[in-house]
Amino acid sequence: MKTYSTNEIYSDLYDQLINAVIPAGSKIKPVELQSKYGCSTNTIRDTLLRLSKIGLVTFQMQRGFRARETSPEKRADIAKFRVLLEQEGAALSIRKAGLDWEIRLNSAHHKLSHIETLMTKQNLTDEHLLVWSSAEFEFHDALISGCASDILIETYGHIYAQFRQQFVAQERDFGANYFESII
Amino acid sequence: MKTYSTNEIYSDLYDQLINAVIPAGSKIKPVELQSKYGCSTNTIRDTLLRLSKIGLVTFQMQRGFRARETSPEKRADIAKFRVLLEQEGAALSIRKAGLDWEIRLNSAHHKLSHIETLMTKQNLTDEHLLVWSSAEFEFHDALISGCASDILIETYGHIYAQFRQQFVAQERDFGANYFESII
DNA sequence: ATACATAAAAATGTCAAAATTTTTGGATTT
DNA sequence: AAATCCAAAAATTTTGACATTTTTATGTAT
Repeated sequence: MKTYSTNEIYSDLYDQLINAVIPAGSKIKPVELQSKYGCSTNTIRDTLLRLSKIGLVTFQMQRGFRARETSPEKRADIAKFRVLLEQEGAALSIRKAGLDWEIRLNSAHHKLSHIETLMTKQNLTDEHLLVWSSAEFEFHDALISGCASDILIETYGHIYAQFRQQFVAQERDFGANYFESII
Repeated sequence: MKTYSTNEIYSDLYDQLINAVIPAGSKIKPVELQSKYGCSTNTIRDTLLRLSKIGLVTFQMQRGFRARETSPEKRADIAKFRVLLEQEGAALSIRKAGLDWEIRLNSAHHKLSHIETLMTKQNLTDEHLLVWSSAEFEFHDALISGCASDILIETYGHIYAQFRQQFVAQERDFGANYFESII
């Protein structure tokens, strides 16, 4: 049986939250994870507190942990907020970054743009969403990478994780309504 | 000797971080706080992990906790980021909120504006900064309160706390340079 | 002196058990 | 039937001891 280091527990839970293996809104009980990871409940608690920093997990004193809730309103909210941060990151990058950044961005944008064009013209498949998801990350990562604002990059990382969590939880709905919903 | 509940430990540490009683950048050792709060080091650890969610405390595996670092660059960064969130919160509030919000905002703005006018015309004192700080919070709280974006309000809370932490750490410098620095 | 290795000390992380709090489910009352 | 109360069960939090890792201090060789 596989043994987990604490960092592996963190990564594993991170992935499960991002991919809705642990569904949004569901309760997370340290006791139930203990046996899987072969550690004490305290180590799980510790890890969940660290995940709550990102916002993937919510925590209430004496009430334990939950995967962050989702709803159409919350998804629209986080999508808009994400766009806000991207716009600012992009604006700052344009002002502050150099040629390297421009080239990297241009290439990433071209790739993403191409995929999105396909997606609006064809019915969506899981394959599309996977390719798109990866390209989108590359693009947005490139976009804000030159902004020279640590706090923006840090916050964007949290928001992106939450966005993914809520997006994957409602993949179909998202695929169909995303492009209209964020305008 | 006073005994502390866990929530009191949290609040007390929060206040100490906000007011630079624990200076920005300094190491925070659970063992040293244990005796003051009369609890185990693990409870302190737990509390510090929760404070790291807000960003008042940074945490690195095997390296423990620190009060978040500050520097002129970081202060400029966080100040700008805070303004970004405020602007968005205000724009959303204008679009979404009603008369109640407008009245509340107007009153808070009038108060703050008056104090700021005084501050640009007189030498700064601690008294000024205290009054201003409180009025500023009321104003910005009112400003974004109608934005109907939970994630923006949540994030703003974290950023405001960090801003205060870094501001108080460099109160004099801040008082003298703030109005130019954020433009 | 500087750099490096090593040992001692300090700090951090993990655990399992005990204490506390919340939740659950059934019985009783309105 | 709905609400209230109570006791049992489950979940969460706290603790203190122990294990691991990092930091500091010391001594040795270049």
